[in-house]
Amino acid sequence: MTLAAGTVFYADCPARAAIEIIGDKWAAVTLFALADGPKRHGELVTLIGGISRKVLTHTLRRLQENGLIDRQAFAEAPPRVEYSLTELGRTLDEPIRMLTTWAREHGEAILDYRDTTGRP
Amino acid sequence: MTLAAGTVFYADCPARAAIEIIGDKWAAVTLFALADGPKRHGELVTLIGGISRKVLTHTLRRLQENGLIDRQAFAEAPPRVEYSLTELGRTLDEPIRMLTTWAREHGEAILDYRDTTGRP
DNA sequence: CAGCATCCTTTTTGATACTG
DNA sequence: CAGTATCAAAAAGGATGCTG
Repeated sequence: MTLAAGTVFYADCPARAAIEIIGDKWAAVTLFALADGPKRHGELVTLIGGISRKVLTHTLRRLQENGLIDRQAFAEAPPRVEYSLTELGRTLDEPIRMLTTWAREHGEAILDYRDTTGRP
Repeated sequence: MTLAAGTVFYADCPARAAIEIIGDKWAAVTLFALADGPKRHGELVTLIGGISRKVLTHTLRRLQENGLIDRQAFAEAPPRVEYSLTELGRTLDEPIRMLTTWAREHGEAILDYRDTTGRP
């Protein structure tokens, strides 16, 4: 791809790379749920609420593929699988906390804005 | 929806609310492109790179509906439309910068991890 | 219990051509 | 130039039943 001189190419914006990782509907919530310690699969389904088992499995796998969480399966019957944050996954705590703070501080302003403009 | 006592319900995690706003494939990049001043539609297409006009229009509209950007159309021929961050939109600068920093610091570790595990 | 296989619906993204 | 309309493709989300 070629761009004229003086142009800037943002498509590889690092923020976007981050969002591709935590931008899944449930990725950030899952990381958040794991922040205070390892959890089992079914536990996460309950804690998170509203997520199907299949989608949780998919979300966990993507996080695992990116090295953000560990998966430990115990050879028991019935099966037991525990997920936990890796060191790398822990580095996302701060950015996610920042998003949380932002949403807490400005979420209402956005809802208000939608109200005044008649948005759903 | 009912949850047993002692359970936690994360589905309304604020971080997720934030991600629903900037989690579009192009939303963060667009905000980033507007951070240093108003831009025209075609300008954004060039600056961002890789986005189609239609998708940019859609992205801009969503940001506008949430009160994050302003749209100013000038009654000229040919048409001129300028987009700029609102005050509210500017409050996202910091969270987005944090994601950018995170990606710069840890993006490589993720790629390395994928390599060692044979992921694409 | 955890995961997979199916099947289905919705959402997103995109290419292209047309309009004021 | 900016935006819309249309069509198409892909990805994401989800419901359900089966299996070790």
